[in-house]
Amino acid sequence: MDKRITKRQKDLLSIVYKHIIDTGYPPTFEEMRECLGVSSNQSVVDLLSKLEEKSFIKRTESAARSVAILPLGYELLGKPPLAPFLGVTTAGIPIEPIEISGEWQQVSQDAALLREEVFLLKIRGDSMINAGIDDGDVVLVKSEKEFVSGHIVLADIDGEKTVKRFISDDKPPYVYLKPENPKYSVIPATDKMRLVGRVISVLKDGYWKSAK
Amino acid sequence: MDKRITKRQKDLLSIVYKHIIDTGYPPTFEEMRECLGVSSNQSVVDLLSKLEEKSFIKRTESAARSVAILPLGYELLGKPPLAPFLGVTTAGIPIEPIEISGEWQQVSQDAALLREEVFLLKIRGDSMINAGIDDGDVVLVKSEKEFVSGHIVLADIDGEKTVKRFISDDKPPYVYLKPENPKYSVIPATDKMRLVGRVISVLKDGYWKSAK
DNA sequence: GTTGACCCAGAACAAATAGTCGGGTAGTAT
DNA sequence: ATACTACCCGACTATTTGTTCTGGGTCAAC
Repeated sequence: MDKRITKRQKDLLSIVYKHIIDTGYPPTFEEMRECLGVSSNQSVVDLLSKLEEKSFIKRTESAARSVAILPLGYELLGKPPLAPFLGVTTAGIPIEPIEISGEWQQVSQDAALLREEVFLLKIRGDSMINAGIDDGDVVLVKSEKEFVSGHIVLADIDGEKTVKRFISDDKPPYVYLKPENPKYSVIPATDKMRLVGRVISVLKDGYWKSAK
Repeated sequence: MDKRITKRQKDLLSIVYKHIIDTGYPPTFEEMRECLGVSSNQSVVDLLSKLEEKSFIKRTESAARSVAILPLGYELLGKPPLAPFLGVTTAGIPIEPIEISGEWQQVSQDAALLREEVFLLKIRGDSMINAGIDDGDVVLVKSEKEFVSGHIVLADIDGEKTVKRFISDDKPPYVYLKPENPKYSVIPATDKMRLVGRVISVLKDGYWKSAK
């Protein structure tokens, strides 16, 4: 199948993107027809079919305003993919911010959260201030299986959760967690230590007030 | 008006949120009715009215799938506000991630972007590694008028953009920008320096791959 | 008790919306 | 020439979807 896209198809994709940006939901056939400047919605049908065929968008048959832009579509537009922001989760389990101490203890939370692919944690304490994570910040954690030395991780030590920098090098203690604050000392790896995920985003205190 | 929300109302708000997460667009009345587990869509009408009345959501009359979650709604749910990322902010100008150097120079971008309330920047350089901002990370910047000493800010120095920590204290040079890397020295404030906004979120390299 | 807010049942209606049918034009490749 | 693709026109239909109506039940506040 020809994966190339024509100017008109790209026009429509931009129209859909802009509508989502402006209103928060996709346009109807009629709205797309209007923006395209044509008088028949057959054109819209044709163009949408092509776009879907080429995996730029995805639609649900007979459903109003059901066009969703796929990753390939964002790539084509050269825009930041909105979908990841909208859907960093996989399952439908709601993501709840939970409190976590900077001194690696006292998290009264069920483990269900930790099965999520991505979830939020509110940080308490000052053990990571030199890594730009301050008291009150919220971190977005992504579950991982493999870890790279130097990454900020969420660890579980005998049931207690903590956020630290993960280090693995050729000098003792070889594998350990490093608080980013000279006040605290490193935590060597033990058999009770388990790495849960990686911090992929730090939402500064004040983030939540940022919208309006 | 009573701003409190009932359990059922919050249920519905969660249902709407989840639907957007899963599909990319809001649910219909029928879908919401189904998820609520009731047999009449009058319930949906009632609950939506209350939610809109209290500014948790916004709808467009007679338009299918037109429920949009407002910032207050995200706050209630304890979820990251999708709105800023989507750009529902003010104008319809798309938010483009732009490259910005850590050595405060060379940004060929129009100033239009800087009028956005919230936008994304990709960081180049190592001048802020001690603040947890590494080469390749993307920061979310919110336009601000007032700045607090210690905040990470986006500054414009004679047309060149840079991200640094803003410091204002009682010792010379009193007001300056501080790179979070001992390799670099501070930048005293001049009349050519302008503070644009505050970094409210740091998306680590790898964030974009986190979804799917 | 009475009231009112909140929530639900069941049905009918009206508007919005997606999809269809039968064409037409222009360009391009075979 | 012929065939093919991309795009468009105009009118129509079928379905989805939002809205309205009448009524009932529960629970807490007054």
